[in-house]
Amino acid sequence: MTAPVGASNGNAPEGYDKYAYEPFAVTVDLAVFTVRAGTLQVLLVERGQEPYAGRWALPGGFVLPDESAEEAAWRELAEETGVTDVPGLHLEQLRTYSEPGRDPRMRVVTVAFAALFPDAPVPHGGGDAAQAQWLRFNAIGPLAFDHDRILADAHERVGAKLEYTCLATSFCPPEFTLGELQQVYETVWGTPLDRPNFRRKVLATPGFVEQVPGAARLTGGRGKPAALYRAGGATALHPPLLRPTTEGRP
Amino acid sequence: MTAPVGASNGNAPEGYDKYAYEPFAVTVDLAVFTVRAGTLQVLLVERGQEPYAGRWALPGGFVLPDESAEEAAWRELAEETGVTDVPGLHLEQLRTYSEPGRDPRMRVVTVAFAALFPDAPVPHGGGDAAQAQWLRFNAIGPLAFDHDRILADAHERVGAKLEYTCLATSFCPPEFTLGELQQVYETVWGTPLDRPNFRRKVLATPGFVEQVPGAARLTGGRGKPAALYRAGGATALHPPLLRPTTEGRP
DNA sequence: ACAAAAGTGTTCTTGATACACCCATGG
DNA sequence: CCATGGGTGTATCAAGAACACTTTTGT
Repeated sequence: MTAPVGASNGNAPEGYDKYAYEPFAVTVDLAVFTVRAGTLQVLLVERGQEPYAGRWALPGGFVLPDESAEEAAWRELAEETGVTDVPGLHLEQLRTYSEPGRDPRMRVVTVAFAALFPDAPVPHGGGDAAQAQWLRFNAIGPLAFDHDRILADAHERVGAKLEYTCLATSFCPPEFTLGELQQVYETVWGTPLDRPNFRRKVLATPGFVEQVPGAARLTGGRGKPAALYRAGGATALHPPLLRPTTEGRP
Repeated sequence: MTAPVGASNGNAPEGYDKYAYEPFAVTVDLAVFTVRAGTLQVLLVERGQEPYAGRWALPGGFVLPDESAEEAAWRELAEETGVTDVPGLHLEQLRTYSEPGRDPRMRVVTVAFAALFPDAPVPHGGGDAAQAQWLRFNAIGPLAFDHDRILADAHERVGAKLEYTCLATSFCPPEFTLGELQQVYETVWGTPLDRPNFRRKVLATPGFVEQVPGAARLTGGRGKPAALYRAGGATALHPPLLRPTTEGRP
C-alpha cells in the first residue's frame, strides 16, 4: 500500500500529518567499478567528519525532493567524477538498505546503485569532485557505515550480470579488443578463461560485439595486432557465459 | 555517502536539521503470489479512500521508525493474511520505486517485495485481515498508483528466479508431487514443459527435492498415484532450468 | 477396455571444455 | 629467432530436446 494514511487495511498510521513521524532521510549510495590495468577498482571518497571520519565510503548523497533515486544517482555520479554523458556508462539499482541503526545520527534509508565505468576518462581530482578516488577492490579496508556489505553485494551482482548480459562492454572504451573484453571478465571474476573458447562464445552471440572494419591495435607492445570491436545492440546473452566451477551460489 | 550532512563531498545539504526538508514517507509494497488450481493468483486489497478509491492495490504500509523494510514487509504480510510462521514462505526485496509523483498526496518512497505463498493456508477474511483477496493474475485490471508496474516487475523476477533457484517449492505445500511442482513452473511461466525432461532435471539436482519414503497421492482422481516429495536443502539450481524459447530477455 | 496420469528409456543435437596449432609483431 | 599476444581448428564430453513406451489407477 503506497498510501501513507487512510489505507484500506487498518494498519497504516492514522491521521494525515506529514510531520507526525520521525522523518526518514533517503539517500543513494554508489558502488562504481572500473577495470584498469587488469585490476578491479572502486570509486571511493574519504570522510571528513564523524562518524567514521577518515574512513573511505561509497560516494552518494541525498535524494532531493523533486527527483527520483535514479536521477539522484546519476547526478551524484556526475558530481563525484566530474564527468557527464559518458557513453556506455551503466547504472542500475542494486537494493535498498534500511536497517534502523545503519547511520548513528538519524534514520537513513539508502537506495544503493551499482555502476560500471569504462576505462580511462578522468579518474578524479579535477573540478568540484572533492576527493573521490579509485581504489583497488582487493585493497579496500573496512569502509564507513554498512558500505562493506553494499560493496560486496554490488560486486556479486556485477559478477552475476556478466554471465547473462552483454554488460562487460560497459567496462570498455568505445573500441576494444577481444583480449581487453576477456580481461574484464577475468578481473571481475578473478578467474582465468580459455581464450579460444571465450572468443568463440562472444562472436557467436549476435549483437554482442561488432568488428570495426580495418582497425587494429597493438596491445602490449608485442604480439600480433588485435582487431577492434564495438559494443553491439544486444543486451542479453543467450546462452550465458558462466563462471568456471560455479557450484551452489544462491 | 550515507551521511545526511557534512559529507565529505560538498554536495550534501548543509546544516544538520532533521526537519529541514520535506519529509519522505518510506513504505513497503508486497506482490504476493500463489499458485492455486493451475492459476497464478495475487494478493490484493481494495482501496477505500481517494486517491484510487475502489481500485485494487498491492498490500503494504509504512516502515515504522524502529524496523527495517524487511521487518515491515514480514509484519504487513502477517497482518494482511492473518498468517504467521508459514513454513517455506519466501519473501525478497524486489526494488525501490521513488518517482516523485507516484503518490499524489506526498513524497512516498516504497521498497517493493515479492513473496511466494504456498497453496492453501487461509486465503483471506479471518481476523483483522481487512479485505485482502486473491485475484487471478491474468484478470487484474489497472491497479492503484504504479502498482501495475511493480506487479509486472515482481512477476518477471519470480519467473526468472524459478530458472536458477529451487524457489518453486515455496509455492507448494510441505509435501507435493512432481506434477504439482511442474504445474508451478508452467503456471508462472505460462508455457508447457516436457514431463520426462522436467522430472529428470529436478531429480538430478541434489537437494532440490527428497522423496517421502512410502507416500503416494492420487492427483486428478484418475491415473497412477504419484510419489510425494519434500523440499530439499538446496537453494541454487545448477545448471538452471531455463524457460523454453528464451530469446533476448535483459 | 479405455482414459488419464505417473514414470522410464532412447536418440539426436547442441554447447562447453581442453587442447594443439598457426600468425604477426617487437626486441 | 624467440617471446608475446592474436587467431583458428578439432576431438571429447555433458546437457538439453523430442518423443516412444510402460505402468498403475478409476470409470
